[in-house]
Amino acid sequence: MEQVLETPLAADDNAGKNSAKEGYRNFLKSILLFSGFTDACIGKVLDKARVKKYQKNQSLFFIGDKADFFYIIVDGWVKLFRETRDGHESVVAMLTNGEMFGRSAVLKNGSYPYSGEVVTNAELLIIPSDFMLYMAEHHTSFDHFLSKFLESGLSVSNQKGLEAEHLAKMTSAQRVGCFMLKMCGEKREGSISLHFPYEKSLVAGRLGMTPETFSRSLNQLNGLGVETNNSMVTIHNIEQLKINICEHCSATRKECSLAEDD
Amino acid sequence: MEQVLETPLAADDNAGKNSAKEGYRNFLKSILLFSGFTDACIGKVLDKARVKKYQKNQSLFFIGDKADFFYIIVDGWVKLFRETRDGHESVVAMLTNGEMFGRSAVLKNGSYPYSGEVVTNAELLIIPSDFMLYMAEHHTSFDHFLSKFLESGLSVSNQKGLEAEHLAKMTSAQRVGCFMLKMCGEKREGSISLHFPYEKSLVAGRLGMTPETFSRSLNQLNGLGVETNNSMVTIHNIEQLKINICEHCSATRKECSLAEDD
DNA sequence: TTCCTGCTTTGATAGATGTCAAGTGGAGGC
DNA sequence: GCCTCCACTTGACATCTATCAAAGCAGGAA
Repeated sequence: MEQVLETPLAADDNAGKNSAKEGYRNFLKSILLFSGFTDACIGKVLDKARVKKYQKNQSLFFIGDKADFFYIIVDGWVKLFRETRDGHESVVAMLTNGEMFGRSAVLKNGSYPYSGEVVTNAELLIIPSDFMLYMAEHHTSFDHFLSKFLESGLSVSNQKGLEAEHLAKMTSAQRVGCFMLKMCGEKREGSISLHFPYEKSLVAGRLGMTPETFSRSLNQLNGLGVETNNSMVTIHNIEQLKINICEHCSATRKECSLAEDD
Repeated sequence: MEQVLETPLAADDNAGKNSAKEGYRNFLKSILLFSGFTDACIGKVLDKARVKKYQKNQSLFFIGDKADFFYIIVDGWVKLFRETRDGHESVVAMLTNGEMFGRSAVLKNGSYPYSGEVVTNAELLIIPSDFMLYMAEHHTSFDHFLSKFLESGLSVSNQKGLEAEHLAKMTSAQRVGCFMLKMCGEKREGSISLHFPYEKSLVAGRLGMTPETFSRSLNQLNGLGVETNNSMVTIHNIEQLKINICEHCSATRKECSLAEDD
């Protein structure tokens, strides 16, 4: 069950591994948290980190477990979730390439405040808690690691606040629309076709609604020029959708690329 | 409008101020974030900090403002909130004695992700952003300031996640019940009488519902042995209420003193 | 191809919540 | 003591959403 492919990145003179290591070096540099690290520092990280491959639906850890690792997603999707005592699941986050989780690993006796599970085949870079502590302790020589770590954490916290607002003030259809607009990425006008990145029932859970309500929300969005076929979505007029959705939200430009104002 | 009483804490040889300063020294030491500071470090903080008195309903800052200060509440209640484009207010947090906000002040070019307003007469200790940066830069000599700051931030982030869960999975009456149980503090069984700490409409807003729904929720809670008279609440059987509320929540003992499990 | 399984959609229904409107009651001002 | 204002409560109603049940549909296995 917990059987995974594990690739140690520590320097041994195996050519294949070294070229892989080079790839992960570039990957790490593409992550804001490590972007300013010297080559030496990146090297130290890679010496301590491991890359693991996981299979769809594999469990990573359970809520309350000692936070032994900090995770960075190289490829795939990860679900962070909690379960209420009466048996309902609440999805804390759905994360993908370049995103991070398990921040409590930077604390001395941290434990995960959610359970983690891979929802597609995935490749994760994991950094042991004690090395996170080491970087924290020497945060100046690690390009102010803690400060940047803190900054990313504040941003996440802020996003969670926005999510709570959405749950409180927006209808299901509006939340689905907002989700779709985020899927659009850079494209901010005209029409676009794209696919849900994972199962609809997961999207529903992530947005705090049942699959049935999600399905009905899709129908409602037809009225705003959103067409759906299986996992494919076509938005005929992004701007029009944006006008109808974003007016119910408080996000500023900084917080949500959809917001027009400053 | 912005007229406030401001008390500089910097050392000048005024006896009255020195004794006040002594009081704030003890206050700071009671805050986990500063609890391990040496007297010299506390002194440095107090040299840079100011204490301001605010009147009910006075505004502190607006969302998007440059985060010039980090705030610690000495006395009173503060509301953090955002406004959606269609004119609804969402209450991000209600904070009181010993609690902190404006964490973005520790970032180099941080801005507040919410507006802040005092909802009772209040006394706040404010620390300038540049001194927060100074402590961050010298975090080892300041008893690992950044690490502890980060830890408190992670905890807040986690709480926000729980709030989102409550909005998604609990009814209004359940959220009100949860709020009341938190008001009970240490007392965890038997009966108790207490007062809402601020206006009911604010409680409603904080819990993501309208005042009308809040009012009706109070009626529903009658069925669970909760009596309400104006601002006074009597819970006849705390344990019974807990059983009925907490089963819908995923909080662990660490996250919520109400939770019984580990 | 055909079957099978699991996700998704649709329908019916009950309960929850926001909105608008009207009424109630308490605290403070005169 | 009376009045006014404001918060709160209550009522009526429309809408939204979860739940349960059943049907539809797509992709994989045989």
